[in-house]
Amino acid sequence: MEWNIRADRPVYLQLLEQLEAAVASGAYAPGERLPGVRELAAQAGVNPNTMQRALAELETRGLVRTQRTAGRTVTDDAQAIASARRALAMRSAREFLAAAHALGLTNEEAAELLAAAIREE
Amino acid sequence: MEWNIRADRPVYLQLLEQLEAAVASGAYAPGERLPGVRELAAQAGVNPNTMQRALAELETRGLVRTQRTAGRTVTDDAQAIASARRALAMRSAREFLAAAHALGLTNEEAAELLAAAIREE
DNA sequence: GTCACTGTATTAAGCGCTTAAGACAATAAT
DNA sequence: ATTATTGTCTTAAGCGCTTAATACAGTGAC
Repeated sequence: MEWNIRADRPVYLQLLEQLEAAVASGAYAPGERLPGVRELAAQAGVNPNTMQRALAELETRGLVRTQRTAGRTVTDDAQAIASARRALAMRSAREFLAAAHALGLTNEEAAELLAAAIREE
Repeated sequence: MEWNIRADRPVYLQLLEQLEAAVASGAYAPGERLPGVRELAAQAGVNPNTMQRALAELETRGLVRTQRTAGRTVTDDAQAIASARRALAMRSAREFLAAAHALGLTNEEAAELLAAAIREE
């Protein structure tokens, strides 16, 4: 999986968000075993403690479960994953809308702006 | 102006962003005098030093200018403001699109999601 | 000329995040 | 049975952000 860490926010929060997205999108399939803490930390280029913190938080979201010595696996609950996916997507949409409003854009202008962003890809 | 500060990101960055949006949207009009550092800090509920830091950064964006002892005023350059508004709006759109993609959504699904968010307002 | 207000600078302290290095118990693999 | 791997925990250090409390020079109003 690809990691993208910036310096302007706590690293463990960014790791958490990206892990959430990876599970919610199915990049890590339901029931699939996750790489270990040390392996994930090496991938992301962060300290294992920081990744451990992100994974511990992820667990409170109910998206993964831990078997003490056998690693972590993505939950089997496809319903929970789908629900998380919807919630995360909706939050992003609302954040975009709020940013657009703060800039004085109307809903129509926000929609058109998104269309423009898609066109420019 | 309304301030919205959360605990999960550096305060001065949030202040900077909200000041940028206020100027870009015209909430503070071109040429208008801004409240003083202490006043703005009181409004936002932060330390004057933190607000000062945000304002100093804002200045590097070219949206305000400082007259040492006569306070700060929004730039007269309407072009620069319009340009900043476009750039900020576009960035938000791109961020939303990236988040949607990370969740496995297509462009069409992202657009529909935004429409749903607008409907739910 | 005095006074209040402006942006700016300084020092100190506290806190959270991150890294580093290492240790432990439980378990799977051999 | 031994070995390697698992998640977890601990201690220490460093760094940036934030607050607090002042202080200063320049300027406009009176």
